[in-house]
Amino acid sequence: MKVVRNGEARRASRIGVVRSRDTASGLSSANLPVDSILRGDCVAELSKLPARSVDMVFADPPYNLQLQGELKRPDDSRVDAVDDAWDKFESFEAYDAFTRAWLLAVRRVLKPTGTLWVIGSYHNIFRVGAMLQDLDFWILNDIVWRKTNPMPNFRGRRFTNAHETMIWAAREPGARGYTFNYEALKAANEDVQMRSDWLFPICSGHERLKDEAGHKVHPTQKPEALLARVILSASKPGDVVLDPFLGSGTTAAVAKRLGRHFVGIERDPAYADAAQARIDAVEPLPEAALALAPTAREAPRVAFNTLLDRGLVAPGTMLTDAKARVRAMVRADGTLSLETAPGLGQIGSIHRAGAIAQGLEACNGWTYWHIETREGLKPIDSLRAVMRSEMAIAAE
Amino acid sequence: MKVVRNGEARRASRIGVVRSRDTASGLSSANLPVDSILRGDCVAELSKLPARSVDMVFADPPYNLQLQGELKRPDDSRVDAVDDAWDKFESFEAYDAFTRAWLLAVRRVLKPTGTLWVIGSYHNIFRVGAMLQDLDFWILNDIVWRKTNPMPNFRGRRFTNAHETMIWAAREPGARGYTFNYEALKAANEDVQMRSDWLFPICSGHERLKDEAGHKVHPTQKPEALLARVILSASKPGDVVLDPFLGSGTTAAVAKRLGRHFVGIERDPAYADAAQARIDAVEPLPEAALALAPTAREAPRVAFNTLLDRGLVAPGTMLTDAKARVRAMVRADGTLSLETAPGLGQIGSIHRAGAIAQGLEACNGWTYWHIETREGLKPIDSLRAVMRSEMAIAAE
DNA sequence: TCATTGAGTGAATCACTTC
DNA sequence: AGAAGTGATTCACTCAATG
Repeated sequence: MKVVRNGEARRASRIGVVRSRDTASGLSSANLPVDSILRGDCVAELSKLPARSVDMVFADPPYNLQLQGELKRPDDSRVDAVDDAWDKFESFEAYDAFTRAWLLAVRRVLKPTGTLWVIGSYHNIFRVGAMLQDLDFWILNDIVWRKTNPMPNFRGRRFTNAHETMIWAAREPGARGYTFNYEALKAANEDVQMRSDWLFPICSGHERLKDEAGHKVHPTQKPEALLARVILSASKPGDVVLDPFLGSGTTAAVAKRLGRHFVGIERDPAYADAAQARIDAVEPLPEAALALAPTAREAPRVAFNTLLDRGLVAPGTMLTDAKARVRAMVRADGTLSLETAPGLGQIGSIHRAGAIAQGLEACNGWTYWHIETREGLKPIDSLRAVMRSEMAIAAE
Repeated sequence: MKVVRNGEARRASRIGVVRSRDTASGLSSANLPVDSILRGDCVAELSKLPARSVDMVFADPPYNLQLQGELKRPDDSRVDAVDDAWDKFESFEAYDAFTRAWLLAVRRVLKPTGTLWVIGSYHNIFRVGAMLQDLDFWILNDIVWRKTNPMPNFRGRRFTNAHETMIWAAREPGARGYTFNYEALKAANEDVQMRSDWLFPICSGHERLKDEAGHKVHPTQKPEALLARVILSASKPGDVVLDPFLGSGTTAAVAKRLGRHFVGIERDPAYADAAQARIDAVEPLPEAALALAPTAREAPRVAFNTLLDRGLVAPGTMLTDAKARVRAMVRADGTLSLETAPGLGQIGSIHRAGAIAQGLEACNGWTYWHIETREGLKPIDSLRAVMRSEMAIAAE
């Protein structure tokens, strides 16, 4: 494949300044060359980038396949396996050193809230996973990509190798605030939690990049649907997604389509050219198709006493549990006084009082306590909803 | 749990001399105490056994879960997690040293044609896999056990951890003559090759061993169906199957039922007693019955976002009700955004959105929402039918 | 006897903000 | 920085009790 255009010139016009949600906190992505492909070795290129500037990394490193000679199908045709120089390593030690180097470089550019995805097969994923742990990343999940159409095992000596493994990891143990769009994933999955096993076809047909001669441009091009789920799961619109082994550019193309910024690193000029052309052809989806639905977690906090301030609840009102057995009186300061045993006479927040009344450690008072209305007994959470809609109008 | 009988006395009467198919080749299993449980540390016990005498090893080592605090369900009940002393290690280094020791001990007793299975989760399997490679085992497959009924992620902070991983490895690179019952597996799998992803329920109900008080005897008892597929895949009747971490005895019980000899090693007397009682109750199947049971086909469950993943619906597409009055936009993550009142702007699954649009509690989005096609307005359920036929290949 | 309901549970690395 | 307070969060299946 030949280089058909001037990548440098094209790149310069495309580099933008990312509008990062973390700019205010000093984790600036301002010096990050977003929406461009960096041509060069991934460790060298990563070390030029600002620290703590990237929201999510997806990495598809060489698999170190260790094929022992060529493989033929039952009809004696040759299997076009991965035998490229970039997939060759002298030894496991060499592969480990390589893995360690790029993982450390990735950790430096990740924001503290950022997460890393790595995909691999049994040839390399165990080494990658162990190294992640050794380097003090924190594994959140391992995800299995089940292939609907894997290559069969031609010799009949093993099980059909029908899956690959991804590891999703936070920057360090105890990392807080990483992005996981739980509600969106659940809503998209028949309203049940998304599981750790995903089913997708391998990349083929029109999606598979081919050169003029009809040969595949890259031997291990990943399906866009797989990357779409990864990016939709663990990043927000406007985030920066980095791929240190860009290859044919799937990560960048999908990131662009989904309204994320991308940074791609690729050493091979032919791959980089193909990826750039592919990315240029991508049209981002309209914002309305991307915006995340507000979640209960992110809803503005409402203190119970603001309901009293607004006159939605009067001091002296009696609250009860759903079955109207347990009773508590609303005091002027927004605390409750239990009027029934257990806990008779005890005073505390709606949450503490609910916990005491049930003999539990914790309780969500908003859903436990009910109030008598014209339409019958309703959870005080319905008053909070009224409160929140009033706040929303006021904010406009 | 108390020791209820004299294990030593019972064992003596049960130890037999294995009729090994390799006796002629000098790989004698004659001094192997088969069909018995060896009580003690697995490395110590393994070192007493003759070298090159075992056909297959299945190992379920401690996972080193590193659980932090306690976890509660949304209903405030406590999750009974694995907190046993045997699962606690000082560090990754300590776990690696432990792994290295037992793997070396296993390699010594394996015949050159023998294979090893190890099961684990993301907490330990990467370390085990890397160590296998370091010790010059040769990985044949990694197998994913997909659980039909995993424990959910109660806090909604990760993907449901719905699988465990097994590694199947030969004793060394280039090992020849290992057992893989390819034809039987294929025949049992509707005449297509058995894949690397297997679907089984977790062990519960009557199969789960309970003590007198009704508590589970072992926290991590594996399902017999899983072991049956492993043993039927990679051993022959009359072979010796060894389990260095016997626990509740699943490996031995299944091996006995399937006409294999077993050697179990277990350090904990309570576990060993329970396993012995369980094994004693097993009746070997008649030889004619020692074939693989056909694998149950999974009814493919199709989530709406799989239609997007496969390109059958594009983000931004408008869906309507049957009369084209209510409209909703398909978003990139597979949720819908309502474009008409009531519910304008609200986002949810196809089911939630349909319910909101109609002012109902629930709704079957598959039949409510329609899409414009060349043949007119059709329910999105018709697309699901297309999807299901495509997936029939991939489903087990 | 059978259908329905409710409680229980499984290898789990399961918050975030404010004071 | 550490402690305290708020309040968000579950799927498939089994078994016992009830109707």
